[in-house]
Amino acid sequence: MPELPEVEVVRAGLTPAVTGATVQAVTIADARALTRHVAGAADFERALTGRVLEQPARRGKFLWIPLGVEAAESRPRALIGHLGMSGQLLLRQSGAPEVRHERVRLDIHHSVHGELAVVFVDQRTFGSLAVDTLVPTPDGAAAGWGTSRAELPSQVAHIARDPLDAAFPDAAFRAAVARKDSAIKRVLLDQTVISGVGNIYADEALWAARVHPETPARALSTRTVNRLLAKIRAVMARALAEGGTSFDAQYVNVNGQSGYFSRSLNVYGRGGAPCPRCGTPLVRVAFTNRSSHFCRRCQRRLTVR
DNA sequence: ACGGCTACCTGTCAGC
DNA sequence: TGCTGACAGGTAGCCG
Repeated sequence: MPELPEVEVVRAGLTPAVTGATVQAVTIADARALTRHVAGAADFERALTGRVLEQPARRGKFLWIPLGVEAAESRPRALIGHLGMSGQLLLRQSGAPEVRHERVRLDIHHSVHGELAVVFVDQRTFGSLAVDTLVPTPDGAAAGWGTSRAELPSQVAHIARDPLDAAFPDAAFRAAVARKDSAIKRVLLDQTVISGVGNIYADEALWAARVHPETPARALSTRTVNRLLAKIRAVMARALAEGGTSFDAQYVNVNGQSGYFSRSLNVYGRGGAPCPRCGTPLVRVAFTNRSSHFCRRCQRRLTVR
């Protein structure tokens, strides 16, 4: 469940169940789910077993759960997760049967909720978990949603703040856009410029802001960039309120339930259908091994002045 | 710096 | 029915 709203649904769902819980056991069904943990599966299991989990945090599409401090460790650590294209984190009762594509399971004990299982499921195995050290945020502000601490996993250090983050630097984003010759859609998908935006929300926000996805970023006026940023926030906030986007059982919350935002999509996946604003048939064009959906009439391509 | 391509995987669907 | 190719929400890296 890739993009920011879907990941946030997971973070929020995990929070009450894992905050303050202790990891009782780690079961690795498929070590490919640990590619981000360079020290290997056995080390991953050792690093987590017996540890206390703190409140889950998120920046963009990355999730992390800080581990309670242990005296012997010089640096605080966290369990980090990225869901890739098809990852799910499910909360189950302890002892729940193994599910299809289950990769990793954490059996946890929570003082209020008792014995639970956090199950990482991932069909395509592009997602992964790891234990990583926390490093200070360069700007000194809280690292993301769900945390007041100004530290984030080292593997997330290169990821920009996301547009729902209170500390997202609007001015720096405008400046970065003004510097780039790349197509604006490519810039929106660049997680080092703005994080959390993926193919769906990029297409939706560009349509809402009436910006052609192939417009060179620096051709956009400041006013247009501001409008685009506002639309990104609006579309993500609405998706979040509807529990995220899902087209099938693949993209679900921690209870395995799907969100409803796919019913609200204006352009994504709707090539050939009429533009909801002007009725012109929407187009779908190939773009970096994926697709862009937009309206040729409402979204005019600009050139650099 | 940029665009294009590849790799990493499994599954579904349309067309023949 | 079975094969083939296109396509799917992500990230990272290489090359020209």
